[in-house]
Amino acid sequence: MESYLAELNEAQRAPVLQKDGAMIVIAGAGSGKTRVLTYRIAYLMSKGVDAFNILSLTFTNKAAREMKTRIAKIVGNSEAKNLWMGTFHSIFAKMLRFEADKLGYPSNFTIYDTQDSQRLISAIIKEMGLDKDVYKYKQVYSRISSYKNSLITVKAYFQNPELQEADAMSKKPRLGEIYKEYVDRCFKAGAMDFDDLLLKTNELLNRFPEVLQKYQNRFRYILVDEYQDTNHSQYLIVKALSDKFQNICVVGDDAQSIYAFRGANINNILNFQKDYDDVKMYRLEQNYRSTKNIVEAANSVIDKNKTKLDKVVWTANDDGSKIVVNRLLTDGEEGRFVAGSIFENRMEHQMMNGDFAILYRTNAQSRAMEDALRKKDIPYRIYGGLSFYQRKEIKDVLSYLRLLINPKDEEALKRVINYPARGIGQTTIDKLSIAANHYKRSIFEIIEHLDKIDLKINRGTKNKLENFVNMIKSFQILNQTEDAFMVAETVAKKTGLLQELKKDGTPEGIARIENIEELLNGIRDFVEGQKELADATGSLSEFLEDVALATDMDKDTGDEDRVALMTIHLAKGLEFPFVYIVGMEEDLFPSAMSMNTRTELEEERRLFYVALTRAEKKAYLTYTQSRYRWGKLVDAEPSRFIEEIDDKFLDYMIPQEDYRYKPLIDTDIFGEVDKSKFRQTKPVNGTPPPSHKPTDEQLRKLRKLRPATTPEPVKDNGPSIKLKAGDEVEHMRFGKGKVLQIDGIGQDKKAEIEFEKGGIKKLLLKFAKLKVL
DNA sequence: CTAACTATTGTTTTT
DNA sequence: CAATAGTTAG
Repeated sequence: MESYLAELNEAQRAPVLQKDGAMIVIAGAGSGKTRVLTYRIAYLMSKGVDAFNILSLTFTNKAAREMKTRIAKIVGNSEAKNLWMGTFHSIFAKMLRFEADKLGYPSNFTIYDTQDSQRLISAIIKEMGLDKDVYKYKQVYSRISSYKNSLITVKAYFQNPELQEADAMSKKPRLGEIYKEYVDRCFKAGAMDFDDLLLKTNELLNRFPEVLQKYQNRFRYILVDEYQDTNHSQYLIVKALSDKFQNICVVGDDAQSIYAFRGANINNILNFQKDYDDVKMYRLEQNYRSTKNIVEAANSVIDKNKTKLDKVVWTANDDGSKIVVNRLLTDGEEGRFVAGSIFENRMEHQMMNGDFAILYRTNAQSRAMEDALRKKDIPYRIYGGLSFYQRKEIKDVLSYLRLLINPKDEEALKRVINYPARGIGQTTIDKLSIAANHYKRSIFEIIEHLDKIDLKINRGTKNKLENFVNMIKSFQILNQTEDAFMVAETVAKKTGLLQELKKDGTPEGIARIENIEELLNGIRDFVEGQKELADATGSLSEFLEDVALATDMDKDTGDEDRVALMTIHLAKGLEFPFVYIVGMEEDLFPSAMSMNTRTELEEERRLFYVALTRAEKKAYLTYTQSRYRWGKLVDAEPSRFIEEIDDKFLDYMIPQEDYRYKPLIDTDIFGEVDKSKFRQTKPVNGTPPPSHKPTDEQLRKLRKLRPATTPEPVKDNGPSIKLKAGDEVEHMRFGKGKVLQIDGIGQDKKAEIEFEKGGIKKLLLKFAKLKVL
């Protein structure tokens, strides 16, 4: 016991040793907060706290598993097994299953994923006869989601004229109706969406004092990781559960709050001290992860934010190398550079593939990276994006499984009732759907009792429907005696799913079959793994719950040595010796959608902070001059975030002649580039290049000068003038001349021109006012 | 009712 | 450019 305390520094030890009471740990990036949480739990247990009385909410299930393993090493496996540890969603899903009947839900309720929810909303919008261009299902979904996360129920919505007005103002006066219908339909289907898992937990704890008491007594000690990313709904759950004993420890870093878009409220962490009596505050400010260069560069970035807690992250580590900045022509080049650089670094420093991460703002950026890595035979793994369980063929199998567990699950039913095609078309489904709404029953029940209602469905179709229901029922019977693997395998075969793909024969079809096989293997592993656990049986419903709430981080592939590719969001909490942050461009990072308000921009900046602080040894920032976006080559300019890092931490790989603001500053009005002002390509023997960075004032002016969007939508390639070598041109000042050569593309397109009087000049076409003769 | 075709529309970020 | 929603012919 004492031995591990020695592994902590003083700042870390203090919160570990405070057994009772409310406390907040402000933990800077890389300051060892997981270690603190782990040891704190171990310490509590060593002081006689029963594992059953500890609730630990983590950001991913993987983090929970890892912590559990580490705790098990200290206190022993049998003890650690009883800890309640996991994400908000998975912990409270568990709780809700147990208490479901109180809320009128079946304990085998389905968890709708985003796609299920959005499809349902789509259907509702259509049924209500609303204009789908006004009521965009994604917008409606996110609106409903944010209501739920703020605990605004349908009832509360209709009692709040302001909200209704706000929706009416955005031309969606009937949003409330959609909300109501959506909630009703979910309830009818015995389904909860992601937000419901939190909302219904609140409802449960509010409406049933005895339930609240039970869990308050159970969870005497509560720990919350990544507290800065909790939303209001989560905040209230934590508050309610910890209210009795007030043994609450929250850990987080306001500088790493990056989930406002899904309702996270940074005020939860900023105001924590007001929520409990006698809150102790601890700060972990020493960074053990990164070099001085990285830590200080990151500090200089986050300094630009106004909203933040007072905290100075520092490190005793070496200076390390500077952050490399490189500009590439296109996203393809960017990929090639990154892949090449990884290759070189791996050789030079004897690193593993797994020591490298490529981080990007949007999932769409992964493709260019993948292509380049594949060409160089560098193994990689993409995290996030379309997860395995969201692939069509996988969702199809899962939908059958869901349906047999919960026949009321309408989204699952609609998905598979006619796939593989069995002659049940849209018209039939519509009829069934209308009947289901009318009789307030599920479609499945309607089909079961087809003969009792006259639905103008012909005999043949009726037969097909009955066959379908009977097939599902046979699966249900099978599920009573067999394990999840056996059931799933039967489903894949008997439904004709596999056959459908086999007859397709294309490479994609074969890949899909392999995916289904992988799913089945996964189920088998799950069954075997779960059988060893005390509170699990390896049932199909447990598997489905796991799948619904699994993040891409959670599944550990028998980890081969691979370069990691992921969004910055997904990278939170991780660390890598070498980190490449790609796509450092305006409108991409910061995202074009996030530049409207200061708050949004600050969140983007925190995101950049998170990205930078993932790096242990060396960070690379890359951006392109033009990049393919929805199939078109679009001009790009460097992200303002590069500018925000103090130059002394940066090492530009490219001459700065074309650096974004340079042409504006160093080019005279006639477009002549002044070469004397070029920045040095590389600092000589480590001396930082002289800073020619424009002042903030200059930048602001420049940004104003720069049109917000492409001025000429047709030609997005910069200069309107089309020139080729050999053209005769006339320049305002230099007179007549002949084009020798054209260089660069887009904004940076230059022409080398031999003037009759002025000799050879290189002009930026963007500025040079040339007339073709 | 199915399958093949055409049109549209979208890129933040995730449990 | 992709994926998917919607349309149309058989």
